[in-house]
Amino acid sequence: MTAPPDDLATRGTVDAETPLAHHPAGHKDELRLWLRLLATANLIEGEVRRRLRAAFHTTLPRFDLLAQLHRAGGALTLGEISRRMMVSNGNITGLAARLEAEGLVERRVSEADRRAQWLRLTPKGRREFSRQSAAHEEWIAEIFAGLAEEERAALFRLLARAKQSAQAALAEDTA
Amino acid sequence: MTAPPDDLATRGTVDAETPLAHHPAGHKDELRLWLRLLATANLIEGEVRRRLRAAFHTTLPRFDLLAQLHRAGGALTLGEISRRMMVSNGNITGLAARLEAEGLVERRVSEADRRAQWLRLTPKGRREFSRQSAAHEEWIAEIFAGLAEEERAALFRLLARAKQSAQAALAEDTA
DNA sequence: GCCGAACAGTTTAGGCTTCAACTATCCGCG
DNA sequence: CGCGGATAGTTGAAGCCTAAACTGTTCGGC
Repeated sequence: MTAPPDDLATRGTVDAETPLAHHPAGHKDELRLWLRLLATANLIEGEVRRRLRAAFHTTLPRFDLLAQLHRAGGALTLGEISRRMMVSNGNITGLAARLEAEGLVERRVSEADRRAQWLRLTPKGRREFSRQSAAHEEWIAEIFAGLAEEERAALFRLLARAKQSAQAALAEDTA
Repeated sequence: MTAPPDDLATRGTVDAETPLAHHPAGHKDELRLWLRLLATANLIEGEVRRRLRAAFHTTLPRFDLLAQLHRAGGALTLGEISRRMMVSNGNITGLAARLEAEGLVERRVSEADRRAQWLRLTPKGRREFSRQSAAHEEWIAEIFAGLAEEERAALFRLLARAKQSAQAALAEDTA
C-alpha cells in the first residue's frame, strides 16, 4: 500500500497561474458531472448488454441495428444506418454480415445506385426483434423505476441541454 | 425471468395524473430517457476519445487507468484497478501491459501476496498524465459550458438518483 | 499438516469499434 | 464524351471489452 506520494507533476498544473480567469480552479464540478454521467450510462448499458446476452444471445449493437430497421418501417442503406447509429461505416459492414448470417436481415443491391445496398428485416428478424424489444422496454422501465415521473422529466430536459452544449463545443472544434 | 408487468404504476408515479397520452403499460418515456442518456454520454465520450487521440496519441481507457493511479496517490493492484474502473480483470491485464510497454507505469509483484502485483506511475507516466489531465479538464469544462451552474447541479443530483435506481434494479436481478 | 474454497491474474475466443487505405460507382461539368 | 471529385461500401490493423477456462497462491478449518 505504501508508496511515496509523488507531488512532482501533480500539483500546480492548473490553478497556479491562470491569469484572472473567472473560476481559477473551477472546472472540477464539470469533471465530476461528466464522470457521473459516464458512470451512470455505463452501468445501465452494461446491464442491458448482460441481459440481452443472457435472454437472447445477442448484443446491443445487433439489437440497435434491428431497432433502426424496425423504426424505419422498411429498408435502409448501410450508409443511412451508420449515420443513424452514429457509428463508422466499416462497423456496419461487419454487423450487417453477422445479422445476415443469422437470417435476421436481408441485403439487396440497389438498382438505382449500384454502390448502395438495401437492408431490411426478414420475417424471422421481425419476430426476434419484437420479442427482444418488449423485454428491453421492461428492463428500462425497471431500471428507472426508482425515479418519480417529474424527476425523469427533469432529467430528460437537462440531458437535452447537456447534449446541446456538447454539440456546440463540437461544432466549434471542427470550425 | 422477466418481472411481473405491474408494480411500476403502483409506486404512485404514473397513475396520479397521466394525461392519457400513453397506453396502460406505457414505458415509452423511460425508453426515451434512456436513449437520450445514452446518446449524450456517447456523444461526449466520442469527442473526448477523438481529442485524446489527436492531442496525445492515447485512448480513454489508458487515460482512465493513469487517472486511477494518480488519484490513489500511490500503487494499486491490478484487481483494485479493475474494480475501480468497473471493467473485467482480463481487460486490465492487456491495458497494463501496453502502458508498461510505453514506460508510463511500473509493475512489481507483491511480496506479501505473491499472486498480486502492484502498479504505479513512472516519472514519465506522471508527466504525461499531468499534461493530459489538464487538457481533459479544459475539454470537459468547454463541453458543459452551455449549462448554467444550477443546471449542472440539478443534473448531477438527478444522475445520482438514476444511478441509485439502476443499482437497485441490478441488485434485485442478482438476488 | 492438509485440503478445499476463495482469490489474483492470465489466456483465449469472439465481438465491437475506429481509422485509413482501397475499390467501385456515380455525377457534374467542360 | 470523358475526367475528376464525391460517395457507398469493404478491408485490414490495432485496440478495447467480456465471459469462461485456466494457473498459481493464500488461507481457514479440520
